[in-house]
Amino acid sequence: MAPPEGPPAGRRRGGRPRASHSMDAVLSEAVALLDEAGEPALTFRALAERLGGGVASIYWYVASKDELLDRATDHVLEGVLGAIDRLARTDDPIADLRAVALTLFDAIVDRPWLGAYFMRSTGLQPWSLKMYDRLGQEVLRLGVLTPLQQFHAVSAVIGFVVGTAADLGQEPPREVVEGKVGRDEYLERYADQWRALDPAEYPFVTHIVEEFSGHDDAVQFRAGLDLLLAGLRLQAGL
Amino acid sequence: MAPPEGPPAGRRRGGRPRASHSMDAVLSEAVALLDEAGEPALTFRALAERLGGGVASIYWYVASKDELLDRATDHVLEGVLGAIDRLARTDDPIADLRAVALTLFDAIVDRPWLGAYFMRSTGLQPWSLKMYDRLGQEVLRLGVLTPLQQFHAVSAVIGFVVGTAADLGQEPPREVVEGKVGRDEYLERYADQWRALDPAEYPFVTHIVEEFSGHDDAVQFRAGLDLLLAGLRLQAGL
DNA sequence: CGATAACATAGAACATTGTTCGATGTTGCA
DNA sequence: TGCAACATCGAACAATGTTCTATGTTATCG
Repeated sequence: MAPPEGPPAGRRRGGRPRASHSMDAVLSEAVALLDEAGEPALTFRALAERLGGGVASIYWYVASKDELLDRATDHVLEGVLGAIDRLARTDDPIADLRAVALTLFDAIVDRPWLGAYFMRSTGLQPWSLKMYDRLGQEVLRLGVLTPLQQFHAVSAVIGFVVGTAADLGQEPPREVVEGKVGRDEYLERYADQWRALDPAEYPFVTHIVEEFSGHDDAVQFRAGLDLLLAGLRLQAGL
Repeated sequence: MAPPEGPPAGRRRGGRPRASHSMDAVLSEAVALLDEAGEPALTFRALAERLGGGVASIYWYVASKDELLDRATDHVLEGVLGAIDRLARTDDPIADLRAVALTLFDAIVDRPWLGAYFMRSTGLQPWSLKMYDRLGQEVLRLGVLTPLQQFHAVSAVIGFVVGTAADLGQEPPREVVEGKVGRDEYLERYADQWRALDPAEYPFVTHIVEEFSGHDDAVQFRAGLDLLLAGLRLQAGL
């Protein structure tokens, strides 16, 4: 607790500011850290070093690490919404809804940490709310549904996207992140364990293990999303 | 770095064991702490105090906090699977699949922390794998699907359940946990903010705000699940 | 019965983290 | 010129996960 010696004579508190940040710089560097090595890599000290400033300075922009994560999440979500705005629109609302969901999914797969914090900020953070509304706009175009059905449909899509993306985009072991072990090889380790299971006890897992082995996350996501959208189409009477 | 003074004369290291744990006691108390105040409440020191022992002792049972969380998650999942085994079975596989999913959902809503860690252990932890297989068994009974379609269907259901449950089951503010503020009142605060938005900018959110206000999480979940299952039913040609 | 190894416990120290305190510099404006 | 809002930062703090090392307990075997 106590320092090894008494207070050094030349201690100087405060001092001339040496770095000039900005909200945007803080968030960008925070996102960069998250991208490089996930949530544990985002520490105030690492962030301060990147910004070339002191640790306490960051607290001028955010009140806590939670807020930093919320804002960083919202920061990238703004970019995702930009990409969504650039999507071509058709006359089929469900096809467009699908395209929006796919874009959001891709963003979370690219940034595994996003999935974990996206949910937390749903409905609170500005861009998160925008995203929610953007999905809803497509459902609105369907026309025939009641507001309650519309509310349920959008919540279902969001839940599915986030749940699946967070599941698939789990932070893989270091080896895979650093490219030492291929993703296929990594999946194959699981598959081998599954193959060794007793089919009487695990009838399903042993039955589909060959499909699991070497599967494509994006294909799996689209298949599930299409099931959900087929149900929605049915409900809309199309 | 160095201690402030030399090693105290009377220091005694080690000592007579005073507590007798067991893997099960460790996990049960860990779950109890998680239930009471979520993940931040689960610290090795708090857990040690509950067990009436020392902090380091816990490391004889688990190698890290991550493993502790994984094992705690799997521990409660075992109970959930017990409840699922006791469900009545019908001759409609999709109805049974629905019942299993609902039971899993309820468990995650009861324990908001479960959602966050359930995903992490999918396919790794024993009971998590059992759960996956259990859902798959119902899909197997559908018969007509290809193994790839079956694989996709189960992954979709899991993704939806986990995503929605984690979203809905977000750790609410302290006030709500402690019952000082009713859940309805809490929702109403959101609703009020939404009502104040510009309908031109947020056409959907402002359109469904009255449905959101005072909504029932379980109803919302079932509605989404039924959309997904309707799509599955369609694919199975039923 | 005594030695031995596996089982189990624990105090203390450590490194790292989020956070706070207080002092100081900088800038726009009246 | 002075003052208030803006911005920066070193140092200390409290809490946490983890490791090191020493010790006690128990079952087994000769």
